[in-house]
Amino acid sequence: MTPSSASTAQAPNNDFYAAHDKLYVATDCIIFGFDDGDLKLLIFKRRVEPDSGIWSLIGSFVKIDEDVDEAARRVLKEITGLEAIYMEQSKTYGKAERDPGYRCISVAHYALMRINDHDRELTQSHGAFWYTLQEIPKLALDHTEMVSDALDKLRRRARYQPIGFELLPEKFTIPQLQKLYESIYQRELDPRNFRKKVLSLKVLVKLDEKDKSGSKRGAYLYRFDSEKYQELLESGYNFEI
Amino acid sequence: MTPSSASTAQAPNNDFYAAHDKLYVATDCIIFGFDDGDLKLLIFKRRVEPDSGIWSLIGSFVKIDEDVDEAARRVLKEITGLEAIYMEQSKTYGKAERDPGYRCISVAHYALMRINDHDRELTQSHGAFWYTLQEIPKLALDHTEMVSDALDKLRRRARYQPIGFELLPEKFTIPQLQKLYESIYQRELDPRNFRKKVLSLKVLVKLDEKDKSGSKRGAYLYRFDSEKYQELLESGYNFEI
DNA sequence: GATTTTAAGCGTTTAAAATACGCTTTTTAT
DNA sequence: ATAAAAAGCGTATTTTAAACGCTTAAAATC
Repeated sequence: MTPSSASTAQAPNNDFYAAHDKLYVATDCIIFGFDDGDLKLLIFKRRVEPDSGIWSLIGSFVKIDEDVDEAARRVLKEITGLEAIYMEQSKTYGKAERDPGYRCISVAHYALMRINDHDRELTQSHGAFWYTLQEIPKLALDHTEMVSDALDKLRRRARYQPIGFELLPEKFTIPQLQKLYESIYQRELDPRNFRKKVLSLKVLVKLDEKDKSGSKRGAYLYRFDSEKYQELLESGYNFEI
Repeated sequence: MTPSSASTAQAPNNDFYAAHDKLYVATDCIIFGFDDGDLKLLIFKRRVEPDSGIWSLIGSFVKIDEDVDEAARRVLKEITGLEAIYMEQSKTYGKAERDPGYRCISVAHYALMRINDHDRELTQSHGAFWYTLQEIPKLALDHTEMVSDALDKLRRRARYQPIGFELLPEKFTIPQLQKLYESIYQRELDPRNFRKKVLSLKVLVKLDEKDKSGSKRGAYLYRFDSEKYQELLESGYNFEI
């Protein structure tokens, strides 16, 4: 039997295809980026038959001698060209009927990246596009649920771990950081209180440069100081934005 | 090839055993209970060879036509006799070398139950014992890591969802509830502030009975009102203990 | 070149929540 | 009778969050 028309991952080629005869393990990646003041998701439109035109997350089967998280990193590298990306396991999807083609469980991971870092030609060659959260079309299989779950986890984690910085360039302004959190939580924040809160954590280092792209006046650039953050953690502080 | 000496789950019998030839999917359960003022974990000492004497979590392979969470529920029922238990997916363990016997990934779930509800004969017949967190011996494979991860998740979730009540009997006193939270967070709480906080949530119903087991004076029994809790959630309130 | 506009940046006030802790009550043990 | 111990109620203090006023810098407009 051939893979289902809705399936998006490739079956390992060291084995025959067989529906409900063998249990496959795959990984799917929910790739978040931030650009232009918006949180975005990288999704793929298949350009070849079967399934041409179907939007989905990118994924792959886990190889027989490969760690599951290694498989997720392999997928990320294949698609973005990047290796050092923040990645976190999200959830495992194991309904027997979730993929009509195979019996396949998928270990979803979400990743955070700086959109400008990645290899645009590479992603384009895979038929990949960045979509804002509001624009995301209906996705294949249970991928819509995967995105929604990953977003929940991202939101929760962003509250107690400074993962937001993984989505911004090295140098960023406070207003940019605020825009990021606003797009993660989908609600507006008071700029004065946000600034106060984020500076009170003492994990940002103010630079002597300004970024003029966002306003006439320009805003000071900062960088995240992970050493200070480590000290803060070790002293028992509970980071929270 | 036969299963590794360290493996604790049973291979599906509709297939041959083969090391690193086939990727198996299993589930392991981290079963928490609360009794005697202490949070406890249900673990198993194998009584038969191979692996006799090895402590581990209980688990099973996922059947070819079975949802992964269904497999976890099956395991829970087999071991405790209980079906309606709170269960949550914890994390998936997918290192290629995590089990020397098979290539096997495991989707861990944690469960919360009332120790007195379960079938003691059944658990004993499986060689199961309840251990407090401090007493837990070294466990097979990566099971120690599984317990530690599950405990982290339980702690986080207990902060914003009232899952603590899953561990207490229907009727409980405020001091009992406090003891529970103290044993989850492993730190002491002020009884006066705890009472104030928990009552301010308005999700407890005071009963006309007292429990005299904990003190001379006795303490009023309460029950958790899940309808009130639902209302609270729907009104946008963010439950937090 | 003065004026308007806009976001950046700094500050204060008010409200709410968390923490610390005093005191009375009820009951058993001495 | 009295001491002991947990239950239960209350208040004061500190900390944190939310609301909002005002100045500053620099480009755009008149």
